[in-house]
Amino acid sequence: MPEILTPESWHERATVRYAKDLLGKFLVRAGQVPRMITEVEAYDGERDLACHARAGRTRRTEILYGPGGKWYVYLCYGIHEMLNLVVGPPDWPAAILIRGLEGCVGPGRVTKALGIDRRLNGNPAAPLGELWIEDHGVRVPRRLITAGPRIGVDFAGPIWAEKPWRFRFDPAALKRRPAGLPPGK
DNA sequence: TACTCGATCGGA
DNA sequence: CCGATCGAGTAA
Repeated sequence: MPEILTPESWHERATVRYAKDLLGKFLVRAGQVPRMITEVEAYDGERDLACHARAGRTRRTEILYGPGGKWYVYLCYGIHEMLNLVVGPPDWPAAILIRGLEGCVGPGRVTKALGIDRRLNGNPAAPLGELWIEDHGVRVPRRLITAGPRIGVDFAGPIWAEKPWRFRFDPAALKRRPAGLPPGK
């Protein structure tokens, strides 16, 4: 059976790639040390019932319909600030939730650790701003990346709740010598 | 305007 | 397992 490529599946591939590409990058809060991103989740399109864009364009989701490269920060459960990076082209709502940094796991903990709240919503992820992303040359081997269902989205129904769009890796594994390679001196 | 419920976390 | 805590989305 041939695989049918639709506009939706094309966007989906791009969004998933953006999510994986964030692993190993560094999140930099102005005035703080860079922190390596170790866990993310992808949210893609209005059809993704776990994505906030499931309700279409609203005041809150408008940012998701803009061009990628901006922060989407919202309050969850009335307590926790969630940090997302908007990705992709205009008019296709998609974002990557930053769920974990090296030594800091949990989306609510990430924002608390960096002192991030909704005041950053809509800001560009630009250097010398409040918050941006740096590539420090860390390469995360595909075999170290674990994919699994997203957390806390059972309300979206089985089709979308079971999508393996949560990606993470163990930063300690980067420092270990990959198995199968000859030992160094 | 009333009501429901969440992309979570820490404590019992 | 449960409560905290508040704003977005929906219905009225």
